[in-house]
Amino acid sequence: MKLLVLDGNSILNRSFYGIKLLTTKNGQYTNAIYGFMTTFQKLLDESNPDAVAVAFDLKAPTFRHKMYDGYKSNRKGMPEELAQQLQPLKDLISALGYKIVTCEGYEADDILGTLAKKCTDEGYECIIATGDRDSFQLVSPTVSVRMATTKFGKPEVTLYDEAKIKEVYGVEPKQLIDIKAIQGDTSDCIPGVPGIGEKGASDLIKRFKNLDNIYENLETIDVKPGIRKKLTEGKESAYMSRTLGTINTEAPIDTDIEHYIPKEKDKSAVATQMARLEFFSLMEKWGVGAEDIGHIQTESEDTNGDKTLEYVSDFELMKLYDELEGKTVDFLAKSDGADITELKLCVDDRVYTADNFTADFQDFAEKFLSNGNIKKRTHNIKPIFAVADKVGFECEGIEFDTMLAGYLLNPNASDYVMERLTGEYGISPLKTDNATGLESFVPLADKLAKEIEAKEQTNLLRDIEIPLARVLASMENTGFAVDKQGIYEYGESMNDEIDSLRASICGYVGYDFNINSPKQLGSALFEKLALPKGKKTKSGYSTSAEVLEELRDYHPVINEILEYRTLTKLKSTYCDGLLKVIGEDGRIHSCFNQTETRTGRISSTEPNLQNIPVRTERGKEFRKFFIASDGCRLADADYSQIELRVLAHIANDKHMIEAFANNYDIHTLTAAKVFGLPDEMVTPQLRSRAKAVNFGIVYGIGAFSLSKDIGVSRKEADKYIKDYLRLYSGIDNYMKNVVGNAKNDGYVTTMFGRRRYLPELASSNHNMRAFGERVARNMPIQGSAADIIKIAMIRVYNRLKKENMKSKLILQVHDELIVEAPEDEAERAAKLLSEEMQGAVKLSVPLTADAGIGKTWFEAKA
DNA sequence: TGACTCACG
DNA sequence: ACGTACGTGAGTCAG
Repeated sequence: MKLLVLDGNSILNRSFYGIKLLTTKNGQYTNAIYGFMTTFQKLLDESNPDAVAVAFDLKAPTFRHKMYDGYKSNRKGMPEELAQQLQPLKDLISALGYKIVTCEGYEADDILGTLAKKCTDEGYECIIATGDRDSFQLVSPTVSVRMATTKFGKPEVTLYDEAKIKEVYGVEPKQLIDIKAIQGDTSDCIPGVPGIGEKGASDLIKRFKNLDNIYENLETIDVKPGIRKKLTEGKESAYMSRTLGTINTEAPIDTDIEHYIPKEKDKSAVATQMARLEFFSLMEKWGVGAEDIGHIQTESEDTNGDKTLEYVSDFELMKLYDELEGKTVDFLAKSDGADITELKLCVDDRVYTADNFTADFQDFAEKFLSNGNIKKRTHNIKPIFAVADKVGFECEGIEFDTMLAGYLLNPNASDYVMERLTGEYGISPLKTDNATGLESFVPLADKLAKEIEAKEQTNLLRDIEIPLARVLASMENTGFAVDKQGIYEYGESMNDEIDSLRASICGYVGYDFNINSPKQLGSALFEKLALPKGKKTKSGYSTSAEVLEELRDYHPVINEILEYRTLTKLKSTYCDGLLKVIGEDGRIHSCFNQTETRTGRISSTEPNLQNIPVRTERGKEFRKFFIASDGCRLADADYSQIELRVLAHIANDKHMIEAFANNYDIHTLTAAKVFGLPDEMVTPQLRSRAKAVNFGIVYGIGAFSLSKDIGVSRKEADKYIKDYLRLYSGIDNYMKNVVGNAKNDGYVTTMFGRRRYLPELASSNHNMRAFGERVARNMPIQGSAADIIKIAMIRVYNRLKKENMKSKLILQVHDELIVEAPEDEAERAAKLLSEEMQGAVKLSVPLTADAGIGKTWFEAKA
């Protein structure tokens, strides 16, 4: 018989501090539970016990309940983020069939000790798993301790048996009690002998075996007079400490080891609880799957899992097509990028599968997808729009997309693949021997549609995200033409310059080193050249541009390093990077991701075309290599101050609305008002400070950061902000309200109902909470602006199509749109572009977007 | 893989 | 007393 005893609190604690905070979409913290479970599993694998006990402390329940508040309920000495993980963990352990042991008036350690002793008495082996060293005193030939730690998020277990204890501490396990009796332990309130610490205590016990021996021979043993004196004065304290430090082995608990043999796990409960914690990767490891979730849903019994699907294998495609008219069809499709290669359909609870080998398949796929009278639901529509765009038909009637719906319901999730969504929403796949994925899809779509409806996001999904997917697909297909030769040559010219800079820098320093390595650069600057050190990072000195900027005057090498940095960065990211991704058609086809950002913006990858340089002269050059193809021009328009305009609108701020209505320069006006000057007295410097304040407000601002940004004292920055908020009192109000509401609701929304949940607001950590508050202030602004340009993109796309123009939308950069237009359409396209952008929504301030035309991106940017 | 740095809005 | 602006993606180094 072999018993594994876990010190629950200790392992939970270790996990909590060893793994970065994780939360579910509802804001339930899960990192400690996750860590505990992975550690637990490792322990089971390694020790293969016959019986298992999980011990927990039973502190007096000092919960300060505030039900429905969600943010309080705290236990003394335990951060809220950890406290709220305790009960779910216990539930999970029980559901897995393991016994939890607690004992009024005794600590977890005493439970470990009692069970270890019982095992010893019975001749059983006992393995203690804990994160504290206190239990080492229990180690014996049949009792071992496994120290559980969490490093880099991974559980690690170290075995401590008698030999290991001797090796590490040089004493027998029992003697550890006596060491501690002398040394004391502040965290456990054990005083020990004042004045003698770790080294002294260990040395005394190594030499004189135990406490009794020391005190019996106190006058004769060979120690320094000071130590003898301390020992004499601390005798009472030492013996008391020994009692305190000795683990009790007589706790009144169930010591019948047979009772700790694990019971059969309650699969349904385990699966449900893990799904609730969003531990999808753990489910498999603990032998449960989504299919076990069954009916223990929190909501009323709905259609989940109650449908029986009929699989139709003998059918004729074109006949099926006729039957689909007017129906709603759920489908999943596969494509090879050029064509649809497989379709799975579900209509009226009947499932049909067809692929490229089926007669008339392409014809069917095209007719099915292009018939708007067939309403369709699917998962991830963009690739289908892309195929339709390539092949040359319209894909119509798309009513619902579970991927986009999942994103709208919770933009914090890691991904929106079906497997994760079905897990998250507790969908049990229908029992079937003909699994196609469609069985999960149908109830998932039903469930998400309900949720979208309940959160009033139907319009956002149907009128913005789904149509946008079509636009993005077209943009990806079209791509952006580039001057490959130009990029290459520019890269070569940079190389020459980089080489001479490198030589010069290494000359200054005195030896060759890798300037790109922050570590090597740090030691060159701060050790070899002994320049004053600025900020530190976790792994050494910071060598950021900000720090180097400060050092400019100290050494001529600094300028060259900054120059070198800039050049190598530009070269590798934009020359080498872009050259790698130019297609055979001489164009760059970036990927636009619609479910990536937490604010609703789109992102661009492979390559990222949303961060092509523009702020510096050197960087800007790259925009000359982004060109219109032969016979074409680029039309480029960007919104002027869209975020501040959105803010003026949302906050309904009288002064800011008036400023935009009169088309004032908002930064100059802000400067004039905040600094109390007439407009004409506003210097460029004051305007730029006001601009920084305007930006800061949008980002959620702090006086410290503002002062750093514009180089004034913190006090002065603070005054700017105060004056600003006095001037724009509507904004002051908005900022207060939006945070208050977010704390109530747990989320913030944009003008169009996009949501972002903010579990950070419930954190007990000041910084986390402050972060949540800034996000609460920023997201509705950034997100609404994102909504607006998405609407504009759809309008531009549709209008170009309606007017039968050949021009194509090819890029979006958050507040900027680029259209590639045949020369004879260019003027029209530019006009259309700015019209559709300006008309995208009606705000209480005008929206303006000016368009420019040029042969390159550089030229076209107005 | 994470940390750092830096490109954009 | 604390640490410091929102949102991204990519290249590089080093463990």
